[in-house]
Amino acid sequence: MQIGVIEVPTRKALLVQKIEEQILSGQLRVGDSLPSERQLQEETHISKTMIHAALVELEQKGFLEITPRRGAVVANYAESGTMETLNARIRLNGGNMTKKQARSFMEARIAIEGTALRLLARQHTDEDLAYLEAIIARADALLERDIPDDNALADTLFCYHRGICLRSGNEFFPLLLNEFRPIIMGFWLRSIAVFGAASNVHLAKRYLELIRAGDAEGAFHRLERSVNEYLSCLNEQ
Amino acid sequence: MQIGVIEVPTRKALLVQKIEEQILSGQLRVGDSLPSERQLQEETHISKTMIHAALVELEQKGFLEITPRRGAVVANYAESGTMETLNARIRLNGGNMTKKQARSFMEARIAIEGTALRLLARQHTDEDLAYLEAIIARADALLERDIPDDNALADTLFCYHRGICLRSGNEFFPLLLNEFRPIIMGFWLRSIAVFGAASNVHLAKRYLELIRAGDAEGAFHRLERSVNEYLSCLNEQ
DNA sequence: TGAGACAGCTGGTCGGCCCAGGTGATGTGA
DNA sequence: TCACATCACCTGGGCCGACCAGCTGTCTCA
Repeated sequence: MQIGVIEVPTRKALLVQKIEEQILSGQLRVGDSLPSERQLQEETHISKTMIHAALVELEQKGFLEITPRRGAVVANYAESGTMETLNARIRLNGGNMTKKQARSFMEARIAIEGTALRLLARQHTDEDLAYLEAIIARADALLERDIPDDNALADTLFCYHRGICLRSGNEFFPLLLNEFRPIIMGFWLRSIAVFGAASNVHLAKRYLELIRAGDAEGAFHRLERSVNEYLSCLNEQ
Repeated sequence: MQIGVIEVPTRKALLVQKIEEQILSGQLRVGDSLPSERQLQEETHISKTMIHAALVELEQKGFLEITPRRGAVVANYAESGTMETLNARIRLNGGNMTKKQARSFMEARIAIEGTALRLLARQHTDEDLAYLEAIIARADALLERDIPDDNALADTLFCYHRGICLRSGNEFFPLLLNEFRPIIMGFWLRSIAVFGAASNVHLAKRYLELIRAGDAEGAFHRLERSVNEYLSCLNEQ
């Protein structure tokens, strides 16, 4: 067994996590007021500087709404949240998405990556193809190893699909994928576990062929098909 | 002419902006080390606490990578960046997007909001419609005011379109819109300036009609059309 | 020559300062 | 009795200088 690196969390990170848990578990409800920074300081024995920094971080993540000189209330994070908020929710659930989240994720994937696939299939240079081929080569190298490294393969698949977005010419799509990163990594790990490593790499190659052939609709429908396969596989469990 | 609120920037914000500029202008390159917090303290005459807070903020934005007791280096923000990074880049450019960014933004809008429109048109409850109608009513109230408040209207339009994503049933879409928020707000302000306040509210009502009628493709194509109108209008300038 | 101590560096944290603005109790005048 | 002005108190926001713990390169001593 592997233990891996042990990192000491900072007090601030622990406080952020604690409050996140209280919010997500429902102990703190939307609209509830948090104790004042000075009260939290007394409770937790953490300095006001760090308390303040933690609350600001939670506000950026969309969990809190801080009004100067009024206090902090739990925000409606379903409405005001960002991807950070969602990542935190999934992380707290042990990294597992609910069925609805999984379906939402797949819809978003088709919307974003499907558009990128179409764009790239319609218009691409040899350089674009070489860029993607290089990543596929990395995946092939991983397949041939004696000891499988699912994490490395998932990372490579992530880079490949981000590469499609990157090369589609749209400046927003790759950034959106970065925002999703923890979720997408979890998805690929699961996909590798369910369909096998080779099958996933094979599918990646198929996308490249369709892009090279300029078959925008074919690439799009291939993505739709694989998404549906994954979702139906999820429903069986 | 309006002068508007004048806000005194904090030292921390100024420092963040300064470092962002240095990174985006290329004076600080990806991989470069930053001076230590103490060195920055001496240079800038700002306390170490604030220096530290500024660096943490830049790390959250994806510009820096901080390792405890080792220092901070400039991160590869083009690859690892998030929407935050993009927001910062646009803000630094005076809030103006490049043509390519504008086109990318519109593509992303069609991909995400277009999908949400389709979903909502196909499947919606009376409650969904009432939710959107309430926001439209807010917009109407703003239109009837003597003194136009473009910012408030842009905010209402943002809430309306986020509402479409929210009610589409997809958990990801509204979060993505929140991520874009500063960019979208800039877009609506410009759209109000170009097409007028009433025209924008009218268009919002049109979407609601199409949703109510269950005309998924009609709603989608209406969005495509308005996007193309905006882009061609941008090209004329 | 090599192992260990140590000094000097790093980011992380602390507690306290003052500020501006919001809130609610108190007191005052009509 | 009630409306209104006053004021003490509390809030978050920004900032400071000191201290802590841990890494690293150097320097010493066996």
